[in-house]
Amino acid sequence: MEMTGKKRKPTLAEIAKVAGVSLMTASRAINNRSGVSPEKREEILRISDDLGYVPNRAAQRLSGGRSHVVGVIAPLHTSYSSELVLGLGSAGRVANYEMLVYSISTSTHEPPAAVIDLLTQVADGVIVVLPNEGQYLTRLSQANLPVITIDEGPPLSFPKVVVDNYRVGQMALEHLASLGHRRIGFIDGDARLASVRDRLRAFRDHRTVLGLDPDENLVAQGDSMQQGGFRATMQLLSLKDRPTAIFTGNDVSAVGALSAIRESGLRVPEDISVIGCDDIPLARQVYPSLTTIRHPLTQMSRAAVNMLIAMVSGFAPPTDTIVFAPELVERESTAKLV
Amino acid sequence: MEMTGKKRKPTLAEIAKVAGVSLMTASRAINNRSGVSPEKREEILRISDDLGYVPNRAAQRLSGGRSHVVGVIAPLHTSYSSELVLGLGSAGRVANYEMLVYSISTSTHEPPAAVIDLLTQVADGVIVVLPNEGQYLTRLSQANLPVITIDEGPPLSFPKVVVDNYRVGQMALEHLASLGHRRIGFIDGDARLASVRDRLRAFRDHRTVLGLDPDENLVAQGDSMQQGGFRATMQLLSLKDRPTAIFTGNDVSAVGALSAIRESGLRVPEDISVIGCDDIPLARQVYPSLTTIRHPLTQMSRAAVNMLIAMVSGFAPPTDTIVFAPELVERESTAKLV
DNA sequence: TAAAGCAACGTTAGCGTTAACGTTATAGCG
DNA sequence: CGCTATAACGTTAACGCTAACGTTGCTTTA
Repeated sequence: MEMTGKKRKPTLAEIAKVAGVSLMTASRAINNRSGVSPEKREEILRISDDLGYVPNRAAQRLSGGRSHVVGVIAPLHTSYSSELVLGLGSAGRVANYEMLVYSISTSTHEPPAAVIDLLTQVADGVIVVLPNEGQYLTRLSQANLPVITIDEGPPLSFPKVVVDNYRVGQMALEHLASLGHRRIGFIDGDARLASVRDRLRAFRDHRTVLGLDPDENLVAQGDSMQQGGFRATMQLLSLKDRPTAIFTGNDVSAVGALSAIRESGLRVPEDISVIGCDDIPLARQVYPSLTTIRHPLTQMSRAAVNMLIAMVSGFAPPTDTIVFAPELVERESTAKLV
Repeated sequence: MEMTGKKRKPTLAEIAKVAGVSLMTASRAINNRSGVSPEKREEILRISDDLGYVPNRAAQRLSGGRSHVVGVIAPLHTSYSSELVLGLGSAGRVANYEMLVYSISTSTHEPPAAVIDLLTQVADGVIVVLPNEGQYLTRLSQANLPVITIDEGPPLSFPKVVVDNYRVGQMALEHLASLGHRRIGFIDGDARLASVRDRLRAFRDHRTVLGLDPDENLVAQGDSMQQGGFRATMQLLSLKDRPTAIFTGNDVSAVGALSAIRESGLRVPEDISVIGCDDIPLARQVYPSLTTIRHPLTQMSRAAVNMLIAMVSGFAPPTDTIVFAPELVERESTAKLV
């Protein structure tokens, strides 16, 4: 019912004229607002469909309406946030919202003011994925439109959707302990991220709770990337009394750990168990596939979108923070200590 | 000279009022058009700066002007295109254009019509990175705004920026041949991509030219991903007379090849040389680091942006296709045949 | 039965910007 | 000196849409 090779897109006025109604009646019908009789509404919708009508977002927004566009700011070079952005996209589409993404390239990069301005002009709201520090958050907060973040950011008090990262650490440790491991290594990530700090804190706390070896040499510094995981693992393996299991700050580091272990002539999970967290797609693809603590990314992005849309519609968010529980995914990289 | 905690952004009218000139004079001054005396222009610019004026893109576009936004459609889950998008971002920023990205998730996924419409409304032009088949390209071509692609797409005749992929295959093969290799394996990628087909063609052609072993068993099917590279390599290694070098369709496959070789108890490059292509960041990070055929991504994205901006400004593109030459990057994964 | 309520519409006035055209002053020329 | 070309402005009318308010006709209620 469209896709006739027409050049110019029809405007609302043309729809209205064809339907023999006023501009506003057409507007109301198309935006699903009250004040139109069911029959007229249906006819208007049919005509709009026939003519391939597409609302002009710029005009919508300009006249004070909603554009039905959500801006997303995310570091797209990590598959964790890529997954999240994908989820946001599909969640948004269900609610008749489209996502426009600005990609921040490195952990220190921040979007230029022009982008923020652009986003605040074209979008009804903004979702910031894995926010880092930066001027742009201030600018966003001044822009007078709803903003929420996924994962904790600098303390700027946007409503947020997060994972209970303390629980992530706890679950990983409990899993390994239940398999009989007593000497467990931890590979730390970028300490600027609250999530990373929480996991380390949980690791230390529950090491005590579970009666595991509290040796601080078992905590090695990674960088949340493959290379850092590799090096940190090498360091752990070089200990006189090396760990029988390793918990890494994220899956990417875990993959680095896998290759380090393999290169050291050891086997996973026979000689050493490895558990990651995040459950990015890569976790399933590597050999051996990774046991990991999954973040429910799909649900998180759905929650974020719904929360934002509610705010766009004028409702105050019910909670400032929505916390999601992580989930253990057992695969091949962990096994009982022999 | 801005960033005063103001809530509402000033409009052009306010600038004009403060400067004591008409709306149009302010518009002309700010858009760097003729018809304003140098002194007035300077004063208007100063005032606009003082007040933190930001043009309203929606209004600009609505009134038929340019929004200075470029839409990008790209599969962001591959680091190849991520890199490209990064490059587009910085190239655009230099020219005072900002990029807004729509991420396509899989090779079969295509952006919904609503996104295309949105992009065509907010953007002055669109760059499609690694275009796949799909309705959306048709819809884009009907939208009456400049579109260019990076890498070859379905034959829809958008102007494009490409790499000479035939030359890529040639260079890889010549490099390996110069190191003394005679039995060289090839790991094919997704045959729907023209680039992949070109490389295979070059492989076959130059195998003959260089007098190498033309055994067709040396061509194994991958999938442009790590797993496919792994499996294809395993297949090559299982040949009675296994290759002494492997050329993979991209770097990701090469990484899969590396682990396959390692797992087979062989060493790179002592036992087998591996050469990839693309030169994604990962290529430098793996061990051993990958010799590869680099695509000049930065230059390519710069060219794409410039080409698009020229088209936006009303110039026909000088050429339909800008071809970039690849470049050999020698690292650790290739060595002389002993 | 008259007043009031309400659903279903229509009209008007912008939103912030630029294209197109109109106006004014100044300079240049024979 | 009168005429015109030109630079430097100003005015007006859109662009496509929606909020706010009017209007109409019908139903409800005291």
